[in-house]
Formats: sequence, C-alpha cells, structure tokens
Amino acid sequence: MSKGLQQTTLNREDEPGWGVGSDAGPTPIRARGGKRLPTMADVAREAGVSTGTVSNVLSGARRVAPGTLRKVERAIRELDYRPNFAARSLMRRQTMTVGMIVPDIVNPVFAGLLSGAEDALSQAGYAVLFGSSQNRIEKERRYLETFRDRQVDGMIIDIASDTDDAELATLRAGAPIVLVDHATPAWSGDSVRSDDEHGMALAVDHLVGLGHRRIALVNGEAIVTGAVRRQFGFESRLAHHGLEPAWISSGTFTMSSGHEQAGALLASDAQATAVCAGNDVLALGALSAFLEAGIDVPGSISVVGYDDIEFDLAVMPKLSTVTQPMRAMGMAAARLLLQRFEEPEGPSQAVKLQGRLVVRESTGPPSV
Amino acid sequence: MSKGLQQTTLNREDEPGWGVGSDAGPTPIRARGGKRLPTMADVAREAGVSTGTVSNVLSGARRVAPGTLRKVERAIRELDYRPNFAARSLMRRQTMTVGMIVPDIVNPVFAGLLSGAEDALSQAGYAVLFGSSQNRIEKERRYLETFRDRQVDGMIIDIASDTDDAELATLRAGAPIVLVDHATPAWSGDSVRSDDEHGMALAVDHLVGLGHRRIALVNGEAIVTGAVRRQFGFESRLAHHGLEPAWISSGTFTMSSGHEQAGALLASDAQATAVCAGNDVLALGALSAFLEAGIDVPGSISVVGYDDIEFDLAVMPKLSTVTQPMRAMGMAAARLLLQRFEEPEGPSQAVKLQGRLVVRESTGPPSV
DNA sequence: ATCCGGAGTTGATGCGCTTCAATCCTATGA
DNA sequence: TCATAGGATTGAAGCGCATCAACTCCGGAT
Repeated sequence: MSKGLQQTTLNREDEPGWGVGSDAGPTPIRARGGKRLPTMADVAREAGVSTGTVSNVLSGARRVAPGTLRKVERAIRELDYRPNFAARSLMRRQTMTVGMIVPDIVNPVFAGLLSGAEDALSQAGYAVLFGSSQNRIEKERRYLETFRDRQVDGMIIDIASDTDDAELATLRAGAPIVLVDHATPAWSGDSVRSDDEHGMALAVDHLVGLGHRRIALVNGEAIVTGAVRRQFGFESRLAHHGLEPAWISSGTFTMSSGHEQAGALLASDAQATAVCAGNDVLALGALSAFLEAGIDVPGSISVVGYDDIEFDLAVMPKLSTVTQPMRAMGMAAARLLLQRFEEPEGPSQAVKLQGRLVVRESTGPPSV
Repeated sequence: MSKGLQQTTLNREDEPGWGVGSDAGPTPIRARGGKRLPTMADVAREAGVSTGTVSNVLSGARRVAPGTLRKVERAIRELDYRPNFAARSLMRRQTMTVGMIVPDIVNPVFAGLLSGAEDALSQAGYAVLFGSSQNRIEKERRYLETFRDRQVDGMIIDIASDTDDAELATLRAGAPIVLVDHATPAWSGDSVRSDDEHGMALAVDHLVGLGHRRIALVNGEAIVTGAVRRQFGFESRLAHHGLEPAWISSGTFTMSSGHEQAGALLASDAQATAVCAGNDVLALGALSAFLEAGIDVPGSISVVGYDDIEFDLAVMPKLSTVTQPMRAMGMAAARLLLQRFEEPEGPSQAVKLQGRLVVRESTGPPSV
C-alpha cells in the first residue's frame, strides 16, 4: 500500500526562520508546503509601487497608467502571485460562493439541475458548495446552516421541508435564496419550478385520448412538493375528463418503490389500464414489475413517466414521459440569483417551466 | 412573473449612518441586509471579557474558567453571533473546503462517488466545492485553477488528463490531492481506484465459463483511464484463456454510443456471442440495440456491464455486471485526504477496491 | 511574611487585502 | 510665470479573527 515518503521529507531541516541573517519577521508566514507565498506587498515592492496600486491593477477599480500597469503585471507574473481569497472575501464581504442543495444527486434529474446551475454560476465566477439532502429535513437544515456560517453569497435550494419565509430569513442571514420546486406557498422570494400540473395534464390527456378510463398513479414521498403537485395535477385533470383515479399510492422516489407499488396495484382490484408515475425512476420500477409479471406493456397496461431521463430509452418498450428541462431549470435558477446579486431590492420572480409530452412505446390504447 | 417588491424596500430610508447621534464609526459595517453583524469585539464587550477570551471559548484552544465560559456563551447566544468565516480562514490559513472534480455528474456512478466523499468530508466539517468536467481537459484545468485560487485545503479529482506530478504540483499549490481512477502512472501521491483488471477478468471468466469464445468489447473515451485499463483487463484475461477479442470498439461513455457501437458490431462479421461493456451505461445502450434488432439476449448474445448502477434492474433482461462500489470509493478518497491533513508528510497510499460479479439475466451460454 | 507557580486573562499585533483622503505630478490656461 | 485642475499614486486605517507575551490573581510552600 505505502509507496514511500514524499521527497519533501528529505529536506525538512532547511526551513527558513532559524537562519542568522534572515529578514523574516517574528512570524514567518508560509503555506502548507513550507514556502512563504507572495503577498501584495511583495508584488508592490517588486514593481516599485504601492499596494494600493497593485490592488487597483487587480480589481480594475481605478485607472492605472499604462507603464505602471505593465510593471505590476510583470511583477505578478514573476512572483507567480495570486490574491489570497480569504483576505479578499474579508474586505469585499463576498465569498463568490453559492450553496446548492438537491434532494438526491444520484437521481439524474437532480444531477442535471446541479449541472445546469453550476455551469451558469461558474461562468459568472461563482463556485458552488454542494449538498445532497436525501429529502431528510435535518440534513437540509444542516446544509443551510453550513452555508450560512460560511457566508455564501446566495443559495439555490431544492428542499422538501416546508420552511416558511420567517424561518428561511433567519437561516439565510441576508443571502438571497432561489427556491427550486418550492414547497412553501407563502414564499415571496425568487423561485423556479416546473409546471407539474401542466405536465401531469399532458400525461393524462394522452392516456385519455388513447381511450383509457381507469388510470392509476404511483408516487414518491408525500412531503416532496413535486409529488404533491403532480398528484394534484393528475387528479384535477382526471376530474376535468369526468374521471376518478383508479388507484393512487405513494412511497419513495426510487425504482424499488415503483416496483413495489406496481406489485400492489396488480394485486389490487383497481383494474387500471394505465399508470402515471411521479417520476421516471418510479415508472421504470413499475415497468419492470409489469414485465416480470408477464404483463404486456403497452398491450395490457400503459405506463407514463415524468422527467425524461436518458434511461427511458434503455428499456423495452421505451418509456413515454413528460420532459422536465432540468438543466434549463438549473440555469434559470442561477440566472435569477445572479440578477438578484445585481439588484438586491428588485421585484422577485417566479419562473415556471413547461415540459412536453414525449410519446414512445410504453403507451397505447387499452386492450378492452 | 413579478410578484411585487420585497417588504424591505418600504423602509430603505432608515438605514443607520445618517442619524445624528449615531455612534457608528466612519465606516458603518453592515451585511447585505443592511444590518451590522456582531463581531467578536461585540461579544467580548457584552460578556465583559477580552476578545482573546472569546476566541478561546470558540476554539477551545486554551482553558477558560467555567464562569467566564458561561458569560461568553450567553453573550454569543444573545447577540446571535457567528464567526466570520473569511476572517477565520485568513488567520488559520485553512478554508475547511475541499474541491472535487468528477467527469460527469449525470452518470449515477460519479454521483455516487461525489455523494460518498461529501458524506465523509462534511462529517469532518469540510464543505465541498464541486465541478463536473465532462472529460474535457480544459474544464478540468479550469476547475483546478479555481480550487487553487480559492486555496482549498485539498482536492479529490477524477480526471482524464494525464497530468503528471510536476504539473499537478504547480496546480495544487501545496494542497494535498487524492486522485481517483488516476491516469497518471507516475503519480506518487494518494489515490483510490477500482481494480479494473480484476473486474474485467471476472466478467471474462464468467463468459468463458459459460462457453463463450467470441467476445466483443464496446468501450468509452480512449483518453479515460478506466476505459484503458478495462480494455487491458479484457484483452489480457482473454489471452489468459488463449482467446482473442472478437471485436473492440470505443466511443463515449453514453447510452447512445453503446447503441451505435452495438449496431456496428451487428453489421460486422465479428460473430460475437457475448459483449463486455466499459460501463453499464454503454451496456444498456448496447442491450437496447440488440433488443430493437430482435436479437434474443442472452439467447443469441450475452451482455455484461460494469458499475452496477440501479437502472440495470429496470431492463429486461436484467443486466449482469461487475459492481463498482462508488460510494465506498468516495468515502475512501475522503478518508485518505483527511488522513493527509493530519499527517502531511506521511507515506502516500494507493487504495484499490475490488468489485464482484453480479450475474443476472443478460448472460447465458452461447447458442451454438 | 514572603516567594513562587500556574491557571486565567488581557490586549496589542498581524493575517493579506481594499479603500480613500491626502499628496504628487504634469499639462493647461490665464 | 504662476495658479489650477485633474489624473495618478500613496499609505495608513481598517476588515474580523487568532495568537502570544505579558500580566493579574491566588493558594500553597518556604
């Protein structure tokens, strides 16, 4: 396992600070490696200017004469100087950091969300601190506190907890927040969400249009807003068509839960000819349960998912679904946040993105 | 879209700093929200002690008398004081932040890696800055520079570029690095990787044991180490059995590439009776291509994946594969890093984790 | 009664940066 | 020739925290 000591152990002795004529002060400052990192003062000395001028070169806040500019830039290159981020944050009172919480990073949907947001934010020079909450309220809370303690400039959070304005206000400590798929009805800040009612309506319309009358829903955690709203969309669109749900169940947003719920559905007397799912992972679980049971899809039962993850194409039959543009949502959330940085007191925006139906092979007319 | 102004706009006028008897200094310090945040000096005043004592209470570096302790803690609670992270980082010369780069966060494999590392790191009080490189060298480089500029305490990176010791040395600026699935043969620091040769040998042995003689490989990007090593493992284990590859192709680690490569394989005269894949995503793509072409799996051709992602269970037949314990790898990497923090000069470790074969439904004896 | 030692506490100093009032310098107009 | 304006530059004063030499107590030893 061990591959020997690092070379640097060999010359541990010759650290500065013990030498005789060393001009180092009483506190020899050095980085982890043992070497003292150049500071702005070093650059200033090397370039023969003051620290203020170096600062101006770096920030571009004030005009600097071309000649001076060149001298300073040369010194910076020569010393391989880079500004100390902590010191800069301390003065500027901003960390150029954004905290982001997603429910489950292993779900490609949220990976897409994170990825989209990260792209847009890093473009603007922000880095993202990341947390995956597994829909656990205490983890969400812990991340929020971490972000607050680290004085992030803002947060993008997709959380289950129905945290209200007042609670978030204390947790955000002045940092703007963009809520994704927010649970909080009373939330008056920026937010991004997909139009779940609309998406579910598309799915229901599709099935009803094919002739289905007995439609079931398998869903995820009831505390998750998306689940609630998709169920609402499902029921109300069904009602719009004068229909009632043939079956509704909920578990977690996992494949195994989809598998289980589909099994329960089969064992029941619901006699559903079609199933809507709260998301694709559930749908894939349900689909596999049907196929294992030897049930023809879509011959005997149709399945519609929600999200349009890539793996919908891996199964036979390929899964019909409603797209949810997660990368776009992530980018939208990032944009809202960046806008808010520009204009802290501007009007808050609620962006709602609409998905569209993708008909593939898992849906067809009912057999009856 | 807009939902009206925030309430705070209503009383913009009554910010401090313009009042008559205000005891604020020449630079009224306040957070984004407009309120001045309490500092250690405020706590010290409130508790009737010095800032040094408050600092000792917070860090526990030095003993503090019980009575004093209580007074300080009360003041902290009263003022809702929290230490300024930037100032603390500046003094302590550590950011309690770790940078992490993964090739593709949307791939559940790397999501697992990230998730495992994040768990272990946050446990230890570290936050993780995250980047997804899409296997693009320039993005990898950009993230490395970002991390270096932000003076992260360490990095865990899964990158494609064959960056050697010297290059990484300049990019890490003293911060320890743990390489995951590292490409760099000459890397002498800490590393974690899965035993790809072993894993591939398991897959090959399984197929050969079933009677297969003509085995193909569909693979991902040739610049990715995992791909290279898995191919090597594939070829050498085949050779061990006195066999030659029936076909080898490579593309990207995506489903569509797996689909394409499988199509090409079918169109060829390779006459393979079994296919190994560089990872599960590829395998699922290949599987779908076979099924679409009406080819019986495993009747006419067997398929083995690599990684054991959850979606292997969604398809019919369920995918046989080699597990890769990504969460465990992430945690191992985090542990190595934390150990390195403790003992900067200790011997470097190379952890290699072994997967195991999971036989499901996509493999069987050849039809011939 | 005096000294000593250690536990607690203090407060000035500095981390590396930004800011800004004050200063310097040059070119222009009177 | 001298005042003046404006651009360029300086340098000291912080930002909020950690550190540590110096100091204060107070009980026990001499």
